[in-house]
Amino acid sequence: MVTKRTGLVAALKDAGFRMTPQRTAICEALSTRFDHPTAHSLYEEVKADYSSLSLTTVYQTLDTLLRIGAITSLGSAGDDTIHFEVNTNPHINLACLTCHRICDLNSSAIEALEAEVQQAIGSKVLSGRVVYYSECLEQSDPADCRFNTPSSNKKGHVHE
Amino acid sequence: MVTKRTGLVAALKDAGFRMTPQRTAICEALSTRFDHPTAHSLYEEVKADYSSLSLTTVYQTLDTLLRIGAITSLGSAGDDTIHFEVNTNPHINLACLTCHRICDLNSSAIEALEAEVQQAIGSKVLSGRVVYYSECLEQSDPADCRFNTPSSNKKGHVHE
DNA sequence: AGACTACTAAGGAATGGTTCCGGTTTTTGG
DNA sequence: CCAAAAACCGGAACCATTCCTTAGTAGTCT
Repeated sequence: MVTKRTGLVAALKDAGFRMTPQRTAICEALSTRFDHPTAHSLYEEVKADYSSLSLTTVYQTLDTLLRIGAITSLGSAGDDTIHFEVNTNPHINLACLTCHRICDLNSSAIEALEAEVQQAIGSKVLSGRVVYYSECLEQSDPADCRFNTPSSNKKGHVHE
Repeated sequence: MVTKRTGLVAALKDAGFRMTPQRTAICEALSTRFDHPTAHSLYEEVKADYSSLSLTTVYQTLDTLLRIGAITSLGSAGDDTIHFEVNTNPHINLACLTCHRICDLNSSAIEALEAEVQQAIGSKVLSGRVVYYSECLEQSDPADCRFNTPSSNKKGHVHE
């Protein structure tokens, strides 16, 4: 379902960036996760093995990866924090506004959509974001997130 | 090109919310703008005619409109502020990461895309966000924003 | 291998969009 | 017109993200 991932480390190297243990660890954490992590969740994960890690370093590495197009940003899932996408194959994202998780959804229409964008603006699309918001089952296991049973709204947030 | 807009004021009333001069003014500002305004830009615009207006009221009104589905949120356009969408007809948004403007793009593929989402999660899609990022001409008039001439990257921001 | 240089990490402070709080005013239904 | 509920307002608070400065390190060239 989810397509294979070419190495983020290799992408950084190819783009001429230096490799550091921190970057390597962040890239590896990214490439082994399929839950659209936030900067903070990556920080927590990598910090476990690399206690001196700075949150700033995580942000800076994510920024670098964004700029070379190795990852994309999905924005928030109702939690006002940025979720990142490592799967750069065109697909739809489904975000739950209650549990703040994001699932990938394969799409056959998305290719046509991107073709329209390419034609409209030329060949320089930097990144795209296709996210639909709903309410899922709020299962404890993200794998169970299937968006079948909506629940009621929480209190006021403009969200993002 | 851009489809007509049903009244936001009417939508609020129908949903059982009280009408105030502030809300009316904010709704009217929203419905006469096609540039995907931010909370702050709406605040500035409405404040001109309503000097006691509070930014909090703008946020609260936007939140209310979001919750009844009368508008949607597009997230940032590289400026770390939330842009709102008043055109609720399915379409693609093109955001320029340099000038931070967002243009609508009609799409024939988007219907199929939304159908896929509906089928995947049932009928309870709360909102969607289809945004592609690029660099436009940086024309002073938003109407000239046609995304034809990409320019080089600015310095580091993770953006949103 | 050694040294140089530009790039990178760290961490603490700053930023700024958005939200919260409480007190006051306004709208709406009866 | 009154009372209750809803909405407004200003300022303070929040917190994800960014900035700044110093120290450390990867890559390069000899």
